[in-house]
Amino acid sequence: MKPEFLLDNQLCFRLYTASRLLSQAYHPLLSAQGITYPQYLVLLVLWEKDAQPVNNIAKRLFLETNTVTPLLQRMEKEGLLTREKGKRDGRQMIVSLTPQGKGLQEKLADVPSAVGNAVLCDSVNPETAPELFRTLDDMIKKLSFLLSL
Amino acid sequence: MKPEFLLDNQLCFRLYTASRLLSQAYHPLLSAQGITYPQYLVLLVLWEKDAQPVNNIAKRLFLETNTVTPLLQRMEKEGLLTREKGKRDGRQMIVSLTPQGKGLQEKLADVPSAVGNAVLCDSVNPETAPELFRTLDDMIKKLSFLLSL
DNA sequence: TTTTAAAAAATCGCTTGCGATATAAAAAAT
DNA sequence: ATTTTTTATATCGCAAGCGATTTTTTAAAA
Repeated sequence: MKPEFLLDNQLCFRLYTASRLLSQAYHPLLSAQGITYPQYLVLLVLWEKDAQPVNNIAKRLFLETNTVTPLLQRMEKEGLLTREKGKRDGRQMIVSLTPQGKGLQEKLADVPSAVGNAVLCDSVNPETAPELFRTLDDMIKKLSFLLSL
Repeated sequence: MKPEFLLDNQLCFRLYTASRLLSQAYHPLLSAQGITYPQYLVLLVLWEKDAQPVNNIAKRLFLETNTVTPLLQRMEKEGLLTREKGKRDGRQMIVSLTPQGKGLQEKLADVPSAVGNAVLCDSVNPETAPELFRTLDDMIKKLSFLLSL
């Protein structure tokens, strides 16, 4: 067996697993407010800057519009945001938070620290996080270039 | 805006993005052989040790049987593996590779190195990988305990 | 032995992720 | 001004992923 074929030598499998498990750690906190993790990401984007076109949101999350559009449609149906045709550019759909969507920020105030505590361990802590962030950012940058995103 | 709410301060978002983009880098190589990334993971598990019950495969991949069962059923339909009731324990389904499933190992021989090159950058290289592996493993261990998997 | 509890798979329903394609509007080219 | 190209969204189809539940079989308890 070639060592590169061993599951335990695979970077991608580790990222895939870490990502999934960390999302699962978010689950009880988010579902208590009726949202999912990807929906939480959309909220983070819109809390930073409201009233953005679909494309901006998609680019910020490194997702395609065919993923984001249905996601936004579901959130609209839940009353978290509105989508209206752009006035300057009729092709765009401008996504804006409703008061309810904005209000979730307070209700989710404890989520970051709660999840932060969930991953705290020898290798991941406030001391080592910057290094890990740089590594992942570097990788994401390389890949997004390679995939021409 | 609380800094923990900034997308750029989120570990989970980085992992989520890195994982997705790296999977996308696998895509052309795997789809050329008619398989997906999760199916590739199943093959890795079975190449290491053939004829395993569903539960073993699921545990090895940190997935639930409700994800793995349909995945295996699709792979069975593609002729990559067989599923047969366990003789010792009638509850188990023993999953075994077909010659075609085994044969894919040669056809996918270049995948690990190709993907490896795709992520090579200042922060991710043979020098720094062990450190990154330890960090992710530590995190996965902590999370799988926390989620009682 | 009979009942009860635990374990292994599978099924159901829903959201996400994404390749491929379609539609509509704006921008560029002729 | 008309045609062509590009851009922004949306739609479609299918494979995951996962919470919740169900079915089947084994193991444990009474």
